[in-house]
Amino acid sequence: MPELPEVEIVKQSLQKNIKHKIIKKVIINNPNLRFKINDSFASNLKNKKIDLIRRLSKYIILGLNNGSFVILHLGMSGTIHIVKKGRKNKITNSSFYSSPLLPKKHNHIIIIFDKFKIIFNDPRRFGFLKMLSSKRELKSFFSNYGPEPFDKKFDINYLKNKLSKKTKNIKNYLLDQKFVSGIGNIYANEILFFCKIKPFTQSRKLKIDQYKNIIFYSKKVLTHAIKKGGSSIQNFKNIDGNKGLFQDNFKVYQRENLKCLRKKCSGIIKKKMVTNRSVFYCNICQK
DNA sequence: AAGAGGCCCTGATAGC
DNA sequence: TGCTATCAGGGCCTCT
Repeated sequence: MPELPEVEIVKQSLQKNIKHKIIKKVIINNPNLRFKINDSFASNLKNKKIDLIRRLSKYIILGLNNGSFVILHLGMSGTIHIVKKGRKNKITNSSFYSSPLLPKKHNHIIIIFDKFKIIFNDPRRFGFLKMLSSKRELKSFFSNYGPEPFDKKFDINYLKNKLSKKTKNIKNYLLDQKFVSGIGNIYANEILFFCKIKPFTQSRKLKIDQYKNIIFYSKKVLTHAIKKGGSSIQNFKNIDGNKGLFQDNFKVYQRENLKCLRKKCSGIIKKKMVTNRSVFYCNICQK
């Protein structure tokens, strides 16, 4: 599910709902995520106030009032659900909370606040939560990550320095979080369509104009996706259970064998597997 | 040292 | 209906 736009949407909902709230209790239903959650995770969170919520790359960062941080990654299939206390006349003793949207399986972590709880659900378990005890640890965790597409640092010189001698194809670079952080498979494909660049192109063969396009369309595609509430493939939903709409704007992703949507282009969208990832591109206008 | 590939895990879907 | 195979939006580790 989650690339930068989807994580941004989740972050925005969290900001609305849990900022300045105090964690009453944490229940570890199933500690097996990408990294095993230990019991101290729950006790460390208890009674802490959430002072800060931000997003960096595909991570959500929660800043706590004792100076520590929780970082959260949704992996491939992670979702966060908010379950509000039902109206009084609906509450029964045994089901204090209820929500028809809540999945029954794979609810790994439950964080309980005064008037609601949030649930981290992740069938494929590629996601994780991790406690970092200081700003220094936080900084060190992200030290290997490249700039986001929106970052001023992501400019022509940066691309030139990183790419001009590399044989690796440009699509794999867009997926490489050390090069640019926040882009995943969907948006890498979409961005290269707008740039009219074939995904297999060796990075060293790109021209300055193509650098410019990569910078411009990376921002543009991601901004547009955020405005549309992210993309909902299979199961992405924001924490209130609503779907994003950007999938309706896909130009190449999941459009195998369909006509190219560029005006006056007679191309057909092709799909290939590269490094175990599907690549979608127009066989005519992407060169 | 860069780059390709395998792998962690479950679920949805397609094909027989 | 039920089996098996294939594919998923990520990222780390290992091997060449």
